[in-house]
Amino acid sequence: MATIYEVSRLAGVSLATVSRVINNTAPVREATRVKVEAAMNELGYRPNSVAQSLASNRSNSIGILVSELSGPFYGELLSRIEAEFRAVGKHVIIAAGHSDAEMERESIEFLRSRNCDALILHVESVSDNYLRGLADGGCAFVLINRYVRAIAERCITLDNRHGGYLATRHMLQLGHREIAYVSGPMWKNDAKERYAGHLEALAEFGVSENKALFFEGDFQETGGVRALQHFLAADASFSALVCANDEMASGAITAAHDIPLELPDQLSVIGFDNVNFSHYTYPKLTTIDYPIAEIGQMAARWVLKNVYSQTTTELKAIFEPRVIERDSTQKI
Amino acid sequence: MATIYEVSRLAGVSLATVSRVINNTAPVREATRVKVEAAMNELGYRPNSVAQSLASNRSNSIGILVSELSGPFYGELLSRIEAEFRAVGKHVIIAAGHSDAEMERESIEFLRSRNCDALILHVESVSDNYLRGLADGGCAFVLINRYVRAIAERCITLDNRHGGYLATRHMLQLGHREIAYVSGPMWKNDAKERYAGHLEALAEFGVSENKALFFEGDFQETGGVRALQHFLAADASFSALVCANDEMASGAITAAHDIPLELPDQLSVIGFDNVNFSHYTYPKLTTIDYPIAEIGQMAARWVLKNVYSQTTTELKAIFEPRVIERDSTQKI
DNA sequence: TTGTAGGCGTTATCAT
DNA sequence: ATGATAACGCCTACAA
Repeated sequence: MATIYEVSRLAGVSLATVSRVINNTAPVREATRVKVEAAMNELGYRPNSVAQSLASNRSNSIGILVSELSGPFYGELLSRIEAEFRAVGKHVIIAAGHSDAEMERESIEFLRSRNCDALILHVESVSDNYLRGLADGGCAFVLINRYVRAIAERCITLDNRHGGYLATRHMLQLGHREIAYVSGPMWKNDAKERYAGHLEALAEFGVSENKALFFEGDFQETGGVRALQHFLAADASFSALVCANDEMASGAITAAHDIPLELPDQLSVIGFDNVNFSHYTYPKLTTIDYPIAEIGQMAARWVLKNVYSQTTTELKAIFEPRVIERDSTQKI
Repeated sequence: MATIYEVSRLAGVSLATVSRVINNTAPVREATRVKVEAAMNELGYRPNSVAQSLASNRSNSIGILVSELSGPFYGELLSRIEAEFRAVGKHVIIAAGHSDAEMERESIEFLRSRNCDALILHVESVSDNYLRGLADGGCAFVLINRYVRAIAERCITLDNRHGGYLATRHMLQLGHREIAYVSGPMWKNDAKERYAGHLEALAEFGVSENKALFFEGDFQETGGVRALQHFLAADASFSALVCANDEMASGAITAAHDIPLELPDQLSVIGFDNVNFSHYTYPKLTTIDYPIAEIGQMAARWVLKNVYSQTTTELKAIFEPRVIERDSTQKI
């Protein structure tokens, strides 16, 4: 690889001048600029970004930490973030935290040691305190899908509680009163909030909570299967099933087919997230839209604005979920 | 951030010694090692990886280029690759090529300028020649899901042709003779090969090719929908539908439900890839397994061996597909 | 076993 | 507008 020095020699200028035309960080006479550019082309010169980073203390790379790299949810998130940064010549370095506090912490250290200019974090196990400490330590990061009051200005979230409310209200408005609920792991914040929204809707319609109609799943497909089996085995009476995410809803639908149970005639099912396989189910899944791509875009813009001082469209911190009505729910 | 220099001063040794304990690249007396480590801890020292890269000409980062970041297929691939490298302290820089030659080329340049030690490429638009040139230019890379004879030793592939053969043979063995085929874009190599396998199976069973039962889709869900509608509108007679990937199979199944068509009684459907939503469909999709995670792992090991000189398990260049029989196919 | 000193390829601060 | 020249933080012969 040619270096800036060789370019400068070929162009007959100093290497400082070459640097100037690369970054146009200072005026350069048109004639010299042309000479330099010609030299760069001739040598096929590409600036060494590592050296640039060392000298400028900027790496032009952004670290992304998500729980998993697979799965429809994170795929869309990453996709949007990458596109957004790529458009401005920046790179993403990606790591997975696997919902484990130790791995999350270690991943963050990992990304920091790579001199990332900023981090976009989707973490669920690390403590609020840790995050506050990170912020105090001068680490530039933005938090996705989690709200921590002390660093509210760095949080981009979905109103999970309202989403949970909408899902259950949707069932209630269809006339259902016996509504079973399949939650995610209750130690996860979004699971807790979605459930709170569920209770809120029930209260609003004067339906009292029935512990027998609650099941704590794992946000996985199998959790949905087990949930349905559990309710059936317990001989619970319910006409609607609210699932805290689409994976579990899919599992429940699969299990229902195996009973068999006619959907949505004998049971209405609603999911949460609107991941892209949600319309592969049969019947097509009614769900709550989680605008994950937009949230990813917003996180990227937060970084562009706060770290790279670029002017962008206005930032938005809270996104609103909404019902996507398809075929898996029906009036009773 | 503390530098190696500060550590050396605090420990009362030269900075070369500190470097040695960091990389243990030369013997260091136990006593000094302890002193240095104590100093590092006290200062919370973390080596600056950018400076390390510049000095050592190693970035400890691997560039990954895939067509898309979203979608079940690439998610699993990335997930496995990241895990494999992460375990040995290396990180991945990820870019998307969007099946476009220009973007693929640019992405490769992008990753190279980041001084990646190696690239793992899943490209479909860039020419064989370009890749050969890249290899000649001394770029360390391994190619996934594509075979280029001139650089065969860098290719890790699935036997797509055999997979196509297995899918259609499965239908033939179930007694089907009128088999419609939904292909991917024929300019893509895997689509072409899967189709070749299809023809091979037909020939083996003495079934002649029927152009009316061929439809070129786009590897997307909508392609499957359009395919089924196309065949039906053309009044084609067929009892089985072979789709070149699971997305299109899902689309076809959805469309079949809308007709409605009883599955698998009135129509058997098989997909290809065995992506993780393939059992969300109803009936659960019979498909061809594409061991994408294993392929990702193998690519990572290729890099570990050929670039980082690590000893790993033996490398494997060609993976074999196999039929995953679920509920969407049935004897006629 | 340890220290010295010269690079790695840029950026950035001075002069000129 | 352009050119020297010091950083940037670390690695690595080469010496000691």
